[in-house]
Amino acid sequence: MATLADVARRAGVSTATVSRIINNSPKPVAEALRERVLAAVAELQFVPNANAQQLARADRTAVGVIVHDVSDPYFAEITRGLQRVATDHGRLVIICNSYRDPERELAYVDLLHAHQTAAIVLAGSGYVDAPITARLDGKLRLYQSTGGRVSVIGRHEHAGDAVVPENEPGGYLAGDALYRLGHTAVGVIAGPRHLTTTTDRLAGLRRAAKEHGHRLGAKQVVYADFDRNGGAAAAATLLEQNPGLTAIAALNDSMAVGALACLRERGIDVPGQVSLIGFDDMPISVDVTPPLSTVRLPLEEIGVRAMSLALRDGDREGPLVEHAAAKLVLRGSTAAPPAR
Amino acid sequence: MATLADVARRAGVSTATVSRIINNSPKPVAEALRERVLAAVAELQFVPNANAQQLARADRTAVGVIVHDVSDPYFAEITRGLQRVATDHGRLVIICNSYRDPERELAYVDLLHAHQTAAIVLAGSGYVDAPITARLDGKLRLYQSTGGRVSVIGRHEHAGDAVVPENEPGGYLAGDALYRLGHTAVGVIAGPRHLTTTTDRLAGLRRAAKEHGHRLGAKQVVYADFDRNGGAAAAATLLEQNPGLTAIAALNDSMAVGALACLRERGIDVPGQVSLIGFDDMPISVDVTPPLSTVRLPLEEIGVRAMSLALRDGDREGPLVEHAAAKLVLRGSTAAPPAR
DNA sequence: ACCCCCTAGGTAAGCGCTTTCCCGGCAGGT
DNA sequence: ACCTGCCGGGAAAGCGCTTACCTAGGGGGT
Repeated sequence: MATLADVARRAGVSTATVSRIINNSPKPVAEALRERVLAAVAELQFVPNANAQQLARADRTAVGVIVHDVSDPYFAEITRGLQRVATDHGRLVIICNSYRDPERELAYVDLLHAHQTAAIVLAGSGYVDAPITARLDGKLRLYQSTGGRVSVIGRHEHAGDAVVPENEPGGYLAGDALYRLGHTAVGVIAGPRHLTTTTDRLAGLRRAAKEHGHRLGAKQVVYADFDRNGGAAAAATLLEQNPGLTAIAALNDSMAVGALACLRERGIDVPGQVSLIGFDDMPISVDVTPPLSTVRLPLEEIGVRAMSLALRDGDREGPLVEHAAAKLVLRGSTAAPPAR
Repeated sequence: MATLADVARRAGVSTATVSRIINNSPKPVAEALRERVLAAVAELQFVPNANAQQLARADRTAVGVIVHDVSDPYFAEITRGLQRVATDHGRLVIICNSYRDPERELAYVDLLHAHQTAAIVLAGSGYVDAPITARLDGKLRLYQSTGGRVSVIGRHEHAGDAVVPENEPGGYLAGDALYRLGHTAVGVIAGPRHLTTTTDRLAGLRRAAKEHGHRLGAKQVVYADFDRNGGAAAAATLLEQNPGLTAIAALNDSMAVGALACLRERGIDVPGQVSLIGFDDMPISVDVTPPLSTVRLPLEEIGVRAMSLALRDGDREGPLVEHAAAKLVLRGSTAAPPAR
């Protein structure tokens, strides 16, 4: 592998000169030399070693992103926003999938720290477990103390900036919509128990229930894993446990789509017999039949904002917290409960 | 930031010893010392600088992945496979989105090269433009000559290993299915012209047409961009340009879903009046109404294999090329053309 | 009791680059 | 003609780590 020194030797100059030229540093260099060096660079196909550069410069260029799973549409959309901003700033993005495993997330924070990334964006990280949260927070603070920037998507309970999606209000919106339509027997397909996304959205739903004079019993809430098949299975359980069920709220659209499939399979008309509402407003939600009513979260925008926070040259005027509003989107999967 | 030297000083040992301990090198170290050092590491919250480590060790750990767009379900699924294998091997993955822009792709190859990644996996890179392909190939070869491994998903026209999805045969499968059902007026929603994925799939379709005594005229092929809305627009154009159309083949499922929406909007029954077939078998394809007939490609598996190739400690017994078979999946969106 | 060898730990030379400092030479001012 | 000041370029000291090589003891063998 050609090194800077090789180029210097070839061009008959010092390494300092070569370095200045390839980084076009402010220091002026005679045109003739510059050309000779550039020629040598081309001949030797010199590609500077980024590790050495970073070490010598002590600067940080890449930014790390930790998400649950890029292939999940929810995170895919957030990631798209993150990437766009990073690219605009000329930053390399390192994406890490934690697969919702707190330990892996912890390990990735260390890894990104070790690799001297300029910033870490934590997407969808919100664990109910307090010790985990504390450990995560500790690592993030350490990272910050070495000059790294931290930006979190989700609850603001960590060091660093945050953009928080309004999960609780969103849950309320979904519940309120259902109760307003006249439903009284509603079931909930929740996400994984250990995620605050789940608990927050559920809390909103409970608040709506309470406000309308109802409550969500244990049998009315089934926990799943935020993906389609889990949603289908949960819908089946819900139907079984609650004979008079007229509405289902799924805590994300993937599960809602699964539920829809389950309902269709059993010949249950949506929304004629059972209403269904999702959460997130994934691109697919509009393409299923009936199109899914849901609570929209501006996912890509959330990504954009989170990365912007991570990249701001914040002279520490304290962490910034932004909110991303949830919005009710009524489509064809919700209606009044059947008369009887 | 605490450095190795700080830890050494704190523990009253040399940096060599600390290094040996934190890397638990084979060289034996007295238990007392080890503990003292580990204590110092903990107190100082020492996180080794990965750049310095890589520089000193001259080893390569991370692997780079260049895809068109992780948030596109097609690549999301491939990426999932890639990630899984990389993680199993304890490798950090750097994901780069080229957004189908060859120049960006070129730039990323340089970047990953500079960062001393152990391997580069190029997913979905296949450009029709020869100069581009040549430049890409040049860069990849250079990278390889410095010890990097290259694995490509797509046509095998580059240096390195490859897993090639059977795009042409897949296109044939789709076309053959339609013609066998008795369709004669079929329209095609193609992808971007500059991608070989498009040209290959289209070639398969043309071969099927020819074999059945038909041919695809210029008006029967509309180019779009591989995403939903492009598919919808293309379907509209197709309908307009071909009054007697009874079948549409979309070169991927996203566009097929868009086409489906367009058809529904115009009150055209699928498959009663127009049959529709997609490509890829995305997870959503089963959830639209009617469920989409398509040509399945084992995307996640392709990712798994590509990463396995990239990570094999290939003692250069020449590049390996694997094929991934396309398989016809008939669901509800295809039927015989309406009698008249 | 002596020698040898093995072992635990240290010394220091890099890895490939950046950047500070320094130096030689040239032009311009007096 | 001499001095000053400036400018292009080089020497070399790191950046934070790894590792080949070396050294000082201590234990065992005779």
